[in-house]
Amino acid sequence: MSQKTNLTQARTAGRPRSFDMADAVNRAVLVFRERGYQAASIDVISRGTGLTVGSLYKAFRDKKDIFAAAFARYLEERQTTVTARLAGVETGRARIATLLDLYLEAASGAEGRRGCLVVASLAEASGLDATQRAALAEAIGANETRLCDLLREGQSDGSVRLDLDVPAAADVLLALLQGIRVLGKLREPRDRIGFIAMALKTLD
Amino acid sequence: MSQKTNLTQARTAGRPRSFDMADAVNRAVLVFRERGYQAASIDVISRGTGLTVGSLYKAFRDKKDIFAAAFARYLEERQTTVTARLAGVETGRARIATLLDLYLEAASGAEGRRGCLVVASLAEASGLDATQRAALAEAIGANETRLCDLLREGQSDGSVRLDLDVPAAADVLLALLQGIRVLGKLREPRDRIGFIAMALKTLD
DNA sequence: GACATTAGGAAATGATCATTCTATAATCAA
DNA sequence: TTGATTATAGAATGATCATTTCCTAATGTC
Repeated sequence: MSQKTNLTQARTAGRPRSFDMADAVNRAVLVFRERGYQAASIDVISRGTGLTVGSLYKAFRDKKDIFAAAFARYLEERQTTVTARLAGVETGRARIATLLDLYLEAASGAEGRRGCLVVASLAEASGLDATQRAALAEAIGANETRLCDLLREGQSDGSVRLDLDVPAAADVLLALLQGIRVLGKLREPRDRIGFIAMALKTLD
Repeated sequence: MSQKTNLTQARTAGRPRSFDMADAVNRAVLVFRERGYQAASIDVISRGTGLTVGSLYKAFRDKKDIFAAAFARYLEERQTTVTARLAGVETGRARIATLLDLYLEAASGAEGRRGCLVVASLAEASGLDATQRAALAEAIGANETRLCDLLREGQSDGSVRLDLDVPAAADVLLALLQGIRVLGKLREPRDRIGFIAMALKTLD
């Protein structure tokens, strides 16, 4: 009986946190999205999250640990958004169109200028360590897999031609999605409708 | 006769440079391509170029000035490469295929991991100043213009359908090219032939 | 209410940052 | 040869970097 099992989540010992951990990570995501890993100094993260430097180092092992949490949170959030958006959409083709639209929207305005954490990490990949690169590679792999799935789904429902080279198409779409986000850092996506129509021609 | 006009280039007054300026800038390009602007410290640039910190500051006003020179050199080099590669190619469509191939090649292996200076700059656009962002915007605009030109050329020679939405197609291709380069930072482009074939379907 | 435990916050630490300074070296003009 | 001029090289400089330390505050337990 000397061991206490942790029923819910927070075993209380010592002074409780005065901030919400999830909120802090969400704010850190914004900082890293805008500046990437290396250019986001602890001081900037401290201001961005509202936590003092001391609190940051109580809550996380080091800067890499903050980044890892932010990265995971970003993927999770993105997954949720994508799932929600694709929910009501019927065909594989329409789902891919929706995905393109989602990216174009995310690449617009302030959100676009803030940027995508995956793209930011990719760009400074040489400066990241093996663990960070592995997480990044996994995220991109998952993205590619999803595209393949959607394409095959389209083949099943007849919205994508059956003899399409699925891996090649997924590769093109993947590059396109990342490209949309890079460009969004500097300029506004132009004609969304026209863009999507053009991109979807690869599926014919 | 107190004024001497400068026939070739180097007016000699004082100790001459012991290094070649063009070489130094070329080497700086490699450093910035790999690390971007902010993460390339003067110390790293010094090692990368082989110049001492003192010599760097004699040759350039400041770090921004080194970057500006490297950026201009990169564009110039790229322009040369593209022009050379497109030289013997007949149709507009074939030229776009060549351009795609060129980017896929540049995104491969060590060259791919080293990355594209335009993409690196785009990714950290928020950290750049107005001058740097303007240069970047101009480079991207030029890229887009070239794509439009190639597409219209294709329409003239019959290799691209006449009712194609040229700006939309150029936008898609632009995003695709940038996407190819971002992904090249981390992973090898897969099937080049298949990729190009797929991308060219947008022109039909 | 004292103790153990953890959080908060600010100041200290030592490394690295961009930039400048200082001393020396190499060239041209007189 | 002397002077003017510019380059080289490495040592300051002061800011900022990630991280640690130290002290105080807040909680649960006994």
